[in-house]
Amino acid sequence: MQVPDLKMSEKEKKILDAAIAVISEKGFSAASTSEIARQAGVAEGTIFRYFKTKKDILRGILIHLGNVIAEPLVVYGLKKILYQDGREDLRAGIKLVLKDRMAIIDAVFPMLRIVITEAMYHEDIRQILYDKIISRAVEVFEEYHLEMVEKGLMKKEIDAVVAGRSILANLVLFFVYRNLFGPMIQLDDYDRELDQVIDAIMHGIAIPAVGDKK
Amino acid sequence: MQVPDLKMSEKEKKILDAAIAVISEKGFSAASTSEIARQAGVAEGTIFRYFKTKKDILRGILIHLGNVIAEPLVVYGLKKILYQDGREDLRAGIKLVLKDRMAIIDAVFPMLRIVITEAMYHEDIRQILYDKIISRAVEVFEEYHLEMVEKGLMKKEIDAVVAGRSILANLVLFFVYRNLFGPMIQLDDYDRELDQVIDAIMHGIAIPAVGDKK
Amino acid sequence: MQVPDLKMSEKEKKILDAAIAVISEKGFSAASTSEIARQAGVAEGTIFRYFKTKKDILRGILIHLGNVIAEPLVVYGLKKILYQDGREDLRAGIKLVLKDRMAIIDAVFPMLRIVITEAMYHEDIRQILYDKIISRAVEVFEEYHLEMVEKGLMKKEIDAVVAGRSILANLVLFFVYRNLFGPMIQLDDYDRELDQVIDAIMHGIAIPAVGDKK
Amino acid sequence: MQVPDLKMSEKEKKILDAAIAVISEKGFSAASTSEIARQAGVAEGTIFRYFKTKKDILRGILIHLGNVIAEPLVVYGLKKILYQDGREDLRAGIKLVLKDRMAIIDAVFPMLRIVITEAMYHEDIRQILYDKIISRAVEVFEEYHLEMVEKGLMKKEIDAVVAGRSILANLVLFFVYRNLFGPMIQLDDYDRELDQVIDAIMHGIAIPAVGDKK
DNA sequence: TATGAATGAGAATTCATTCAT
DNA sequence: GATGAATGAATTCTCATTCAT
Repeated sequence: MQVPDLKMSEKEKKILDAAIAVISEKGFSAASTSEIARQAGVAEGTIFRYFKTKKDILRGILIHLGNVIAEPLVVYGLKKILYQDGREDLRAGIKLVLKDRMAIIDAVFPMLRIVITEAMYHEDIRQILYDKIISRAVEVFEEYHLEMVEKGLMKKEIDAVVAGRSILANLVLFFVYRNLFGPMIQLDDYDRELDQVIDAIMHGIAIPAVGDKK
Repeated sequence: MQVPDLKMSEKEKKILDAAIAVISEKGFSAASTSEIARQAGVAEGTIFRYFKTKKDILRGILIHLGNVIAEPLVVYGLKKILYQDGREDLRAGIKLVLKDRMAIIDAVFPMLRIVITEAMYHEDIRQILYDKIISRAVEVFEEYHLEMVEKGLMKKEIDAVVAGRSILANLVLFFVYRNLFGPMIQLDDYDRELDQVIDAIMHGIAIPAVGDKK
Repeated sequence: MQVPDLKMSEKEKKILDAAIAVISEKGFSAASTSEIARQAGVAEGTIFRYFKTKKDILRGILIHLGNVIAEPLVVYGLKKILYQDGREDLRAGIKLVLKDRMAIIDAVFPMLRIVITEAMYHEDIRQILYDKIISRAVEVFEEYHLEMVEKGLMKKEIDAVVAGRSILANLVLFFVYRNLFGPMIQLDDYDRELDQVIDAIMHGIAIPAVGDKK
Repeated sequence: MQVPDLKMSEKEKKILDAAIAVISEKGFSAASTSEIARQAGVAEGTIFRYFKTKKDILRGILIHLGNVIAEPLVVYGLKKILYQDGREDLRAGIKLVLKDRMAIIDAVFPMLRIVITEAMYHEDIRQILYDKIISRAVEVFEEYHLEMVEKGLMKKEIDAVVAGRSILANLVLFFVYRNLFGPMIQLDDYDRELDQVIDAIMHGIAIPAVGDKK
């Protein structure tokens, strides 16, 4: 996926695309500006017209992820479940979003890989990640959670953050496991496994004791 | 936690410990052999007596994690829930392990951070990670899952891998969220939140429709 | 002080002024054409319409100093002491010139700093400096010296060059010391110190032995 | 002249010598570490084992000038006039020191050129220059001046700083003029000119009015 | 004529690795 | 075995200069 943007020049887009590809491939420190330049088809010096330092490229990716990707993906995606489709069924909502957004998720995966890795090491990256993406997503999900609770579809005993994290956690590990360890394991049928994952999210893995409504 | 070992010289241990500390702090590429040497209190050249290249240090950490750490932590730890403590209560089991192993988890966290990061980028690291740790853990959990299913405590409709991943995913994100984004958020009470997380794992976040026993 | 000129376009003047400011601040090598352009309020490319290379800017400054500044400052300034004011008193002459020309000296100081610095390293700059300024000043001072000697006010045993250099040397170090090391030292009263400097120039620092009229 | 030193390795000396040569030739900014390395016969990386940054090379030169050169040259040289030789004759003292130290002065000239140039642009260099050299020289000269005044050989009306500066200024310009502009001018006989310079320093360039003892 | 994006050569600096001691 | 000085390739970044618009 190329990076779409509004106020971004052709060159800047090419550089950002190349940077995402190379950094996602090798990690930030191991990626060299010379390789990014080569991949982008520009001179190395050109990179530094658009990004003052190498670290600014990383920030650029983050900002981009936040502005251009996260907004439609997270906010609009979640809102779609909530308002537009008027669904009351979480399962259908998740599947709908996943199907709908699969291409985007695949495209975003390299960016996410970069951001997650670097967030582990740098407080400032974490801050941007939080401000631009996490806090926004939490916000949207809290609203969603509230409505679902009101409709009697989600447990009010579990906070929105915990609930949202459970969805995210299960889906992320589902994808990571399949994408990174796919070659090593015998993969189950995609839809069948996804159904199980959603089951786990919605109803848990334990069999409730009789009379145990929690 | 220091690295204990059998067939490892005093020097090699010191180097490995230092490497774990430094690489966990900065990431593999950004960590320099000179800093590892300084931290280990040996000469830079000495490192290359024990590890032919810098990458071999990484392999050393992995091997070490696999051989020395993973076995007691994963296998023995999981088995402890399963057999030794003879628990039938997943909630109690999880809490027990978390309490019991907290110190170990803290100690292992730097290593895990390294391995997880590098596994994202290198197939070979992933392979080692899978062979040494994941496949072993899956194995043990499958056995556990089977018993739990037989005892009517876990759903047989959800595969062991999916169930185990759900536990892992929720707990990992719980810790990551608190540890990495702690400064940015208003943290809930630890025990209260953990209880919610376990609830989510065990019984899901959705309210089952009437008559919906899934 | 702005650079006045005849056959110089508005733009060229602005560039030259900016170049003098920037180069005087950082030195020639450390000054970048981009900063000069920014300071001049023109595009970087524009500079190279007026000056083929960066070094040509330096030459431009020199030429300018020679043509436009040196003539009125040096020649006219010195002649003023000599002929116009008709002074026979060196002390009064020096003080008069200093007072009179202080603003000009301040304005010229940046240019001088550039030229002096570069003259230390480049023979060709030195040649221009000599041809345009030094030789002219020596010429004028020789004439002055001759008159003073004839009037019995200056020693004929000391050549004009040595005498002129003594004036220049003492005054330059007086200014340099105060301007560059001012913050580090406890400065004497300006006028009192200047009087001492002129005393030193005129009558030396030693007490003449009895009967020693030299 | 090679840089002599006590606690300096062979390599460090070679690098410092090369740095002095190259920087004195081209100026600090225009001198590249690669050329210094080539001239020193070491790898470029080696330079940075001894000097953390390029600027530290400059500081190294300064420190060196201060410790190794200035001490014997300035302090010991001045003291020689003062105490050892027991001279009461400033002229003889100056000539003695100049003769004696000529080789050193020639050797020190490149270093001085560097230091003077950079001191014009950098406050921190100025500070080191002041602390290490100027303040020491002023100190020694003040003592000398005091004794000369007591002996009736120097004027008490002219402060030590002004007097010292006059000596320095005249001698420096004498050397600079000859060394830098030598090719362009018809040089006077060295000894004859030096005598005139000393005359100017000691007794000034003006003919004292009758009864004017100042 | 003026612009400023693009260039690429070259700058300072780092660092894994080697090797003589 | 252990050291750490030395290396030089590679890295990030700067900047004078060019050229299409």
